[in-house]
Amino acid sequence: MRYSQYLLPTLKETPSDAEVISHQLMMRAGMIRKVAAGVYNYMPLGLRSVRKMEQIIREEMNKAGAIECLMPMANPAELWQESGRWEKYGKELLRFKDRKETDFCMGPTHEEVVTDIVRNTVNSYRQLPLNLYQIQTKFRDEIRPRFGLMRGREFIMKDAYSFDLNDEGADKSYSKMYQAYRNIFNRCGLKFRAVEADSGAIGGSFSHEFMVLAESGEDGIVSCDTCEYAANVEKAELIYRDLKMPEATAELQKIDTPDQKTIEEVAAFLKVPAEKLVKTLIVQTSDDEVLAVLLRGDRELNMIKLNNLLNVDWVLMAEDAIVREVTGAPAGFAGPIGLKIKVIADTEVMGMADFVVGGNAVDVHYTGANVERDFKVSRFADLRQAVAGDPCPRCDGGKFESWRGIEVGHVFKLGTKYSDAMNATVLDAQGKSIPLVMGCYGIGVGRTVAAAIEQNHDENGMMLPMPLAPFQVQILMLSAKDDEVREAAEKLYAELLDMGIEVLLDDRDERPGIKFKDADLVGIPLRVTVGAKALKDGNVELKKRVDGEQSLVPLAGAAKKLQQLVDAALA
RNA sequence: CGGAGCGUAGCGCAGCCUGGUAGCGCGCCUGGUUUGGGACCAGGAUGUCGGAGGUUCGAAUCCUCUCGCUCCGACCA
Repeated sequence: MRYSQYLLPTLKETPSDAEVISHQLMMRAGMIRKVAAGVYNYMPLGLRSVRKMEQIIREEMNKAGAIECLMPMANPAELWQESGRWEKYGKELLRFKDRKETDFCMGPTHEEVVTDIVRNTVNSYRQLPLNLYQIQTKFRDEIRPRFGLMRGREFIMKDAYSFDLNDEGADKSYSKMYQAYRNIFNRCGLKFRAVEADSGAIGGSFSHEFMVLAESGEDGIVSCDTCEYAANVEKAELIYRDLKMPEATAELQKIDTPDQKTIEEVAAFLKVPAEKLVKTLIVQTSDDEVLAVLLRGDRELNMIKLNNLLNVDWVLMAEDAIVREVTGAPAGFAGPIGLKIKVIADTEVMGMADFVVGGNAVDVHYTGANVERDFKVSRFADLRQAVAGDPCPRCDGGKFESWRGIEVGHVFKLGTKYSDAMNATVLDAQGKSIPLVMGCYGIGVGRTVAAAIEQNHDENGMMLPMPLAPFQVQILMLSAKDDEVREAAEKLYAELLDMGIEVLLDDRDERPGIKFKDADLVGIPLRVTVGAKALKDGNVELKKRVDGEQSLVPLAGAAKKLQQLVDAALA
């Protein structure tokens, strides 16, 4: 492709509404342009990367035995009413009517449609297993779209749905997809973790999220440094091997702690580490219950774990008025001793003795507090947020490392939720009608490209890995007016095209500085500079975008050398 | 939906408080000089000041309504 004839509108300045790097760079490199909130044009350059991502997905899905199809964006309400989601999905489902006033929605996901296909076409267990996938534009009317392609309302997604006769089959389908996903993200050259996820409202027995590691990730995750275990911090299990309740050795003592409210203040005031404190959080639930939660002073409460434990819709920190009512003191002095409400504690607290707690009165704390002797705990449970260094629950000796991650894929075992609701059954070998066991598997295509940029960039621009890069090689024709330079660049360009290499020739009549800056911004992995200097000796300059490694190569052998480098980067 | 903020040239912004000729930088066009990391000189084009209504002799500026967008909270590929 010739730059002079291409549409590659780069921006010198960062658009003011782009918050994250990938969004900024995709805008600046002319990959995307916004049309409406959370709705983007894929510009020629951006589309090239998106298509590459899709192709990798397609190849790996096909290899795993999935079959591509394409379902409509416009879904009739009828199917959604059948599954019950027309009512349940809420405002995120973009609804509209056709000219006959029939209700439709833009598909945010396609369980209903695919289930409808299968129930109409699959009747026998002999036709199983079946895995149908598509790469489609989805629409979810998110309340707050942001971060460019990272969280758009309209976005391209690969979604796959597996159908099996029974659980064992479904598990097999699931693990095939799990492996296919690993292959996909590996091929993209991304650092990622497959984490155990909360299967949430959709239910089902297990679920993994595929997270690309990046500083700017929205999710906190932990992974074991020795085994395969990885999980969202919200879900990461904690384990206490050989936990015993130690003997109390200290007397319970009431002490004055004037104006010392936070854990840091109290710890500093008493000259003890925060680990020797136990904090008491007063929470209220959707069932109108108020209870106290105990955690070691330096730990964070994991609301999701608490939520699941209590089995309620939501849990919140109690309002000030409630705190005063149950503890008799303003926030900052709550403690378990003498509380009338139910007290639950993080398991870790069980292993603590002689600790500091709030005194339920202004400017008062207790030291030397102990469970059982001084107060009762109705229940111990894993309630705290996992952090780096925590021991792995699945292996011996492994420790957690912590990361930020961007969720780019999700695999779910669905069970029979949709097949039951929509009556998708087959006859088994005994002629009995049984509901299909389903799984669903999504990958955010644009999001993965954005995540790849988050993970691969520097201050000058993008550094997309070869498999996702819009072009493989860029030639900078440094002076379009110099005949020798032009001819040499043209020759190399033609050779590379012949070899089937994806090459962008910057033949614009621009100053070198502009070409260099744009090249860095777009970040095509291999850059060849054809300039008068090196050409005098018959050479061109080769520079790798990732590490900045430069070398002079003879013009004559440049094409071959480039081909080797491209091949190596794709292997 | 709750809270905060912004809509002025393609992009980034000033002007608004205190009403009176719409401005700056970048980009764009023309000519010239330049040509290895976002050049310089000279000339030029570009705006329903988001929209509607109101106040006023006069509104980008004040008032009301409206639409769009961005940011902070609960959802998610």
